[in-house]
Amino acid sequence: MPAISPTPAPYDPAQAMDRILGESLRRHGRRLTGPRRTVWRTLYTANEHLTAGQVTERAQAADPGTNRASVYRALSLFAELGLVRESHLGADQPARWEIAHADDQFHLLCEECGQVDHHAGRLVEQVRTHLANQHGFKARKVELHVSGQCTRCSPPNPD
Amino acid sequence: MPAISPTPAPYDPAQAMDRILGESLRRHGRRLTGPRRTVWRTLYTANEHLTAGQVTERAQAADPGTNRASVYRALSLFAELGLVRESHLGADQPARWEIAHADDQFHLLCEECGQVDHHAGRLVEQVRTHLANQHGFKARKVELHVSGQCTRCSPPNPD
DNA sequence: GCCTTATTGCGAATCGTTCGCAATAAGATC
DNA sequence: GATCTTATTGCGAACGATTCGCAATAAGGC
Repeated sequence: MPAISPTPAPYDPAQAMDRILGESLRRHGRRLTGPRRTVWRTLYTANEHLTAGQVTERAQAADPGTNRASVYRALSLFAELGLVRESHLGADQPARWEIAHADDQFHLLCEECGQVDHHAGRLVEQVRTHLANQHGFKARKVELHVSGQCTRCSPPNPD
Repeated sequence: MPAISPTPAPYDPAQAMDRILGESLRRHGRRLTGPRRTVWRTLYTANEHLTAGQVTERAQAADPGTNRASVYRALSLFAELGLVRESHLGADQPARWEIAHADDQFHLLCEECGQVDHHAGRLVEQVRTHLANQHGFKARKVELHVSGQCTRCSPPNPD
């Protein structure tokens, strides 16, 4: 005797976010644990490139017990599962992490405001083709890192 | 009363190599020292990307006294003077150094044989233009890092 | 040859990241 | 829901690349 529709289940984005992680983990025989969920939520809601340190900080704000090593482990596991992407921008800068968006590897770092943008680009595809045709180089990973001034920071009119 | 042409001075590439360094240093009010010369020669004759560690090793082979810290200092000074270029390839890999060739930032890392090639490319120029025109992003430094299989390692005929 | 001060060599310090290992807890099984 | 297996955690120590502080040394202008 089950009650009639116990919960109408309105769409809950937080739950959806967790489900993505949970399913991916389960599919690979891994376990959904507290720290992993915390790291995942952190990155998911951050919606920008974060260093492992930043992820740790924020994760700890949400759940004080969160351990640095576990954050690193979670991040590299997620990367392995294709859930997140690691990228290395500047020379001295630590790695940055973001939710994998399946398209680009195309990073624009503004040297003024520090903002990191990315573009899904034909550009990357062009590079790939060019290399294959002109140089016989079979590109697996194409990383395009550009630093300079973003639109906001570069003066449109020399005033 | 100078002797008549004491040394006819045949072209000596080693000497030329040193002169490049010496002049650049002097021009910037810096001194030409033993360690600097050793590092410079190491990189100059290596003719490939070396990590700071490799430079140190080889420099020490040539001159056992060479100190790690001095190698690092020399390298970053040279980079500042535009004599060498630092580049960061893989995630976990340390920085690589090479003599600056004034053109490209275009690196092809073969995942099979580890070889690093670079191409002076219109490609980089294209990227720059594209960004400026399409995205209003004023690119200062464009780094294009590609990993995959080089011509030699990728089987042309599936055999 | 002397003097000024840039540069070295040394070891210790830093920073990001990883590791070893005992303690813990997911999730499969009854 | 109790039990069992073993993936995962948390901790601190280890790591590798790079930098730093500082007294000792040596370039290069005079």
